[in-house]
Amino acid sequence: MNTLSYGLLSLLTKNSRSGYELMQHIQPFWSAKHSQIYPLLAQLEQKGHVAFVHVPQSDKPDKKVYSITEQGKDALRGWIAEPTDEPVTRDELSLKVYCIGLVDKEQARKMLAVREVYYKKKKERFNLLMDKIQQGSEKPLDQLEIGDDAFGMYVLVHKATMKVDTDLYWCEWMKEKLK
Amino acid sequence: MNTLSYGLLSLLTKNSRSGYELMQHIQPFWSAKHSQIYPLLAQLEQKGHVAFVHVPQSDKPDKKVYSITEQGKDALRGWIAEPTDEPVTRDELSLKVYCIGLVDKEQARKMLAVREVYYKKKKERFNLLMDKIQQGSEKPLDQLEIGDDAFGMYVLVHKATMKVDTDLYWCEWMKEKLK
DNA sequence: CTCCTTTATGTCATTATTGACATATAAACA
DNA sequence: TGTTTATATGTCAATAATGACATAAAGGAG
Repeated sequence: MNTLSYGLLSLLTKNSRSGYELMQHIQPFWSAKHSQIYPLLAQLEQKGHVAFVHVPQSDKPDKKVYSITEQGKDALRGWIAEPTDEPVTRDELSLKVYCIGLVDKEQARKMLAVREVYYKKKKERFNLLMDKIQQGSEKPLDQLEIGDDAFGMYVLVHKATMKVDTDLYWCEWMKEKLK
Repeated sequence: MNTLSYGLLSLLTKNSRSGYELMQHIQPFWSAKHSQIYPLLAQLEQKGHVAFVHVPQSDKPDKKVYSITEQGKDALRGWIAEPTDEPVTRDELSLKVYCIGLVDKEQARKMLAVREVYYKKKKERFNLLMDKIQQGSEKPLDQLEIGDDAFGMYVLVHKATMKVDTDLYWCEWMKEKLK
């Protein structure tokens, strides 16, 4: 079973969700398209790690809502105990920046400006996410502990916010360099 | 032509390198194995974007040293002008942290400790890289400008250093949370 | 003298991921 | 009324990336 499969199981420990919802919620932490997720859910279902029910909706198309089974939780615990793969990052921008001397300052500034907009939008999304976590929690977020349901999500969004702040700081620094 | 191919061309704008060296030098910014790089280099050679010479070595096995051609540089400039793909990050740890409540504090701490060691080693490597860039530069690094040969590498390693510092800061923060 | 590691290049099967195609419901908009 | 957007699920071909296999030269450790 691949990493994304375990990632889907991870999400399902908190809420039962449809494939579409899983796709939306896993995006910030593991980019994947629906064309990858639907087949994996079918696999997980065949193995008995998840189960689903058809949920009719009046305002939207019907959906299949998946839940994790006890067997799925066992598989998850086994996976967490195993050694963790190193993170993989692939950023086309870094390859372009490496040979940025090939183009003029103006083009370089534009390239960086596009990325800055991307980071700002991302930061905005993480801020909204953090608000949503706070709304669903009785405790103030900085008092959450490992046993609390929202703990994992909180510390991850905190990490993501720290990262995007660093990225934005670098953008500012680069603007100075390209003045 | 895929992004990695352009990445290889990017590296070759600064130095002529063998496939093995390219693999080592592109790693910090785009993870790729030799089994992906060698076929791409053959492709690039067929298209006339790079050329190579056999270089015999006495202390090590002989190698093929690739250089970028004028045609390759033109291709690179075209690629830089195109819209840049958004960065892709896949970190198995984040998926595990999401459902960290499934395991006890001790196991969680161990998992994070392994990652912290990874970040520290990475930071050490970037420090060495920065030293090496300084050694090859006449100017102090903070005075480098877009026209300077080492500029791209310098700003990238600076970004990477900022990122790994943020990651290490998060690890410290997590240690407090898991006390 | 043998084993291990690093350097060095390559192929190939498998897996992971994307992008295109396909279909359908419902709301919003013009 | 027709168009677009978001929701929702799915398949399949093509591409990207990895892991295993293969070979070889040179140096160092034991």
